[in-house]
Amino acid sequence: MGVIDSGGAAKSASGKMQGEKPGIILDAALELFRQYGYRRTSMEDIAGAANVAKGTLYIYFKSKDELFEALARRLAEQVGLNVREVLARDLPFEDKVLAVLDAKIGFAFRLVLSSPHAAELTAPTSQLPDDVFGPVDQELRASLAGLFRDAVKRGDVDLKAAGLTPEGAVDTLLAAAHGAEFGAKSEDDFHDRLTRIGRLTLRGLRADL
Amino acid sequence: MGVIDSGGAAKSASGKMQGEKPGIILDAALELFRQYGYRRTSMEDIAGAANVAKGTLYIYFKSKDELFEALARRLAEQVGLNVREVLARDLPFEDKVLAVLDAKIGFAFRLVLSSPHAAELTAPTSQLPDDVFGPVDQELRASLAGLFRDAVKRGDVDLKAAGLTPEGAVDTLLAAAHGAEFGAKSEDDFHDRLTRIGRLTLRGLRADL
Amino acid sequence: MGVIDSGGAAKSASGKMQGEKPGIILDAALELFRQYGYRRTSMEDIAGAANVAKGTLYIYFKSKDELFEALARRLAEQVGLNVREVLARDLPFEDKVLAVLDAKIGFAFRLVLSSPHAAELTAPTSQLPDDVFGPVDQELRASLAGLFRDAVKRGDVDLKAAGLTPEGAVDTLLAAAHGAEFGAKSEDDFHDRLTRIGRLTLRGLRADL
Amino acid sequence: MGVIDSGGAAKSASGKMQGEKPGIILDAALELFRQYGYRRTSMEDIAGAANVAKGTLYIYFKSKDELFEALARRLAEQVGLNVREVLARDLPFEDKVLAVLDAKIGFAFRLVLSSPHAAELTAPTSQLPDDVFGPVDQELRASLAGLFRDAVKRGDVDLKAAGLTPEGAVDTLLAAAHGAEFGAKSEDDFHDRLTRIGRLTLRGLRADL
DNA sequence: CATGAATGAGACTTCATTCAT
DNA sequence: TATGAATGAAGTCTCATTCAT
Repeated sequence: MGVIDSGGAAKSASGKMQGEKPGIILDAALELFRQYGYRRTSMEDIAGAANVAKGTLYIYFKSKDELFEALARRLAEQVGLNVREVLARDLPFEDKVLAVLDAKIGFAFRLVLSSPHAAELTAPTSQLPDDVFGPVDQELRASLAGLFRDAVKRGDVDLKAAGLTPEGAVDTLLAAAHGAEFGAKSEDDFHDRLTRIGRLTLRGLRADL
Repeated sequence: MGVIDSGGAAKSASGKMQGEKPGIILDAALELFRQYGYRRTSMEDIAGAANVAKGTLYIYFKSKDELFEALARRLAEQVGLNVREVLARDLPFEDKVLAVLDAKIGFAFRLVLSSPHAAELTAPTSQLPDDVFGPVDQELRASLAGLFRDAVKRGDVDLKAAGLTPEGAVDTLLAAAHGAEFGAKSEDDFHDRLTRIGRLTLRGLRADL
Repeated sequence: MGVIDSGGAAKSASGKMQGEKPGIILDAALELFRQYGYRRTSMEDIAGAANVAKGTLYIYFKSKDELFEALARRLAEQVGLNVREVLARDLPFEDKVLAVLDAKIGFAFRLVLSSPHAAELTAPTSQLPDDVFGPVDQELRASLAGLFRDAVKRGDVDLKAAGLTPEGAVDTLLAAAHGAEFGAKSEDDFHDRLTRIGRLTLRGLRADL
Repeated sequence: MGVIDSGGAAKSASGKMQGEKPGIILDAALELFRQYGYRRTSMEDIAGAANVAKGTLYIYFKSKDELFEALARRLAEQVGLNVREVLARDLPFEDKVLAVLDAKIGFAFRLVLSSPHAAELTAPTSQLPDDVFGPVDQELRASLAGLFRDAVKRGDVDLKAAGLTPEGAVDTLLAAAHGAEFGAKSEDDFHDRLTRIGRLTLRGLRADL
């Protein structure tokens, strides 16, 4: 039912598994947050959807905000895995860059941003601590910068003409790519935008023009 | 105090002015929403900041959500004025496009998006009615498309090479430009990003490469 | 529009008449109280229906409760007039008694009790001062007792057999008659009940049985 | 403290008893409603009187109106029990009829109608759903009609002379009896009226006159 | 670990009443 | 007199969190 499952822990004969409760709770929470938004989803709702008592939520998560943070953390982990998997693939430069963008931004879009309550879910209370998405982001940026460096060496890309360092190019590309989320009506719509933005940006960096 | 004043109605000697209350209230609300977010700002807080009684808020706005909508509507109006003003200026193509982007996205950034609670402020309850920002957006897109058509005629821009229509180019450009908001730490940071994204995108559309 | 008009003060050429405002306000209030009940009718509503400003209500009535009391007082006056008019008619005993009951209880029913909010209108805040309906009631009771005395003299009625004084008979008759209000679905229904109750009660007092 | 206790569940040593809370709350509410009326009694007041927190009220009753309805429903149940108990007794016709009237109307009077705020308590917001008192009322009417039929068979009562069916007689009797509530100053006063009205009405139906 | 009844601060909203114009 | 903007006490209801079992 959810966009993504909780990780597929094997179940014992009794159907229960020590330690799977938090995952079940987070699955239920994500589902409800996507449907009703953060504010309109009560702890009671989450408990109900996860088939546990309200008090149980507080055994695993100190507060509603912390539950949300755990959700974000899990998402960040999944994004990290995705990105690493794509980077390991053998793909042409442009395809790989686009695939990486999709692995990060597209994944997040499908899980969270496609919800009508995306805005609220980006961070219900002020900002999420940087250590949630920061590490994944740094890793991603470093990898993309490496791809750009290789492309420059190969002569496919000319950053000098655009007056950018590899890191600057990555930063600009990522920022632009994030713009794909705005006003995307569906996943396909989002994907089209992301591709167009990525292509157009990369085109501005091409050496062969 | 606010990022922008409420319209600058001249005050009479008594310090009162017919019809200025809603503006004062919205100013106070914007200030607080930016500081504490929508949820954490109570109607009581707004009333206090606007130096009126709680009940007074309900004379001008039916509910908290409607107050927020009025705020958004006022912002949209201001954006519309800004954009029109920029379009009327005599500027080179690229400068004008960048100026238009700044007039829209930059203005919104300064007023709302630079807040740590930007996400929540985009739309506290699900989505704002399309009629708030829709008209301004349409107008903006049509104007930009016109600029692109002129540039194509002059031979400055080659959309065919990028496989885009003027509207498609505008859509992609705007989407990419919106990405500047992500992770911008300051207004200058934001402006840099916006410029870099705009330049790089336009570079991908140049005919002279 | 109302069940009863405010007294039919002649209007001057300008359509206004000094001193008619209170009547207009009470008319509007009665109409609204009947429709929405006392609590659900705000002073604002009354002012609007009477085409005056809210503040104007407080010129004529100190408070909402006092406005209600004035309404009750006016109704009591009208009931008094009605009853006196019926008493002055030349009618057979039973017909006259029934007519008197209708003049009092029926009149009130049409004005107030037929409303779905009758319960609330009987006295929105605790009890109305006795001096509102008390005098009318005393007058009515005295008159009815007189009618009974005459009937006893004529030999039409035998109170001794029922063990009642004229006043006791009147009291019982009036109490029973008030029961007609309970669960009456329409004015006709109410009138039928009132008649049946009156007839049956009087039948129990007849000398000729 | 209350006019009637909540059902008298035995308390365990700890003073707690599963499921007794709603009863305690209703007891407290009835007490306050009788003293101050529905409007003037706040949920906070009820909570205080029941020694629970405000939120607890909402665990058992969705809203203030629903709490009131539950109160009415409980009263209706008690009336039903009372009436059935009286009907089961072996009593002469007139005594039984009077006892039934007292079991219904008298009981309600003692619980609610004797309050100075009785009017408001009959139904704070428009009308209570018919299914609250309707069933009890139907049962009562059917039983009384049966009593009348038996009395007619025995020759004690002559409905034909009064032009009434058993149901019509019951309807008229009940309506008249309800009139006893009006202006009753005390329970004794009320009881006297009820008896006089009942006697007089039944007298009008006697066959032996 | 698990439960869910209980809590109570806090939010939004209404509206009778006042008062400067 | 008349107005209606402004007030603020009071009310209903929600819900994150706690804790005895």
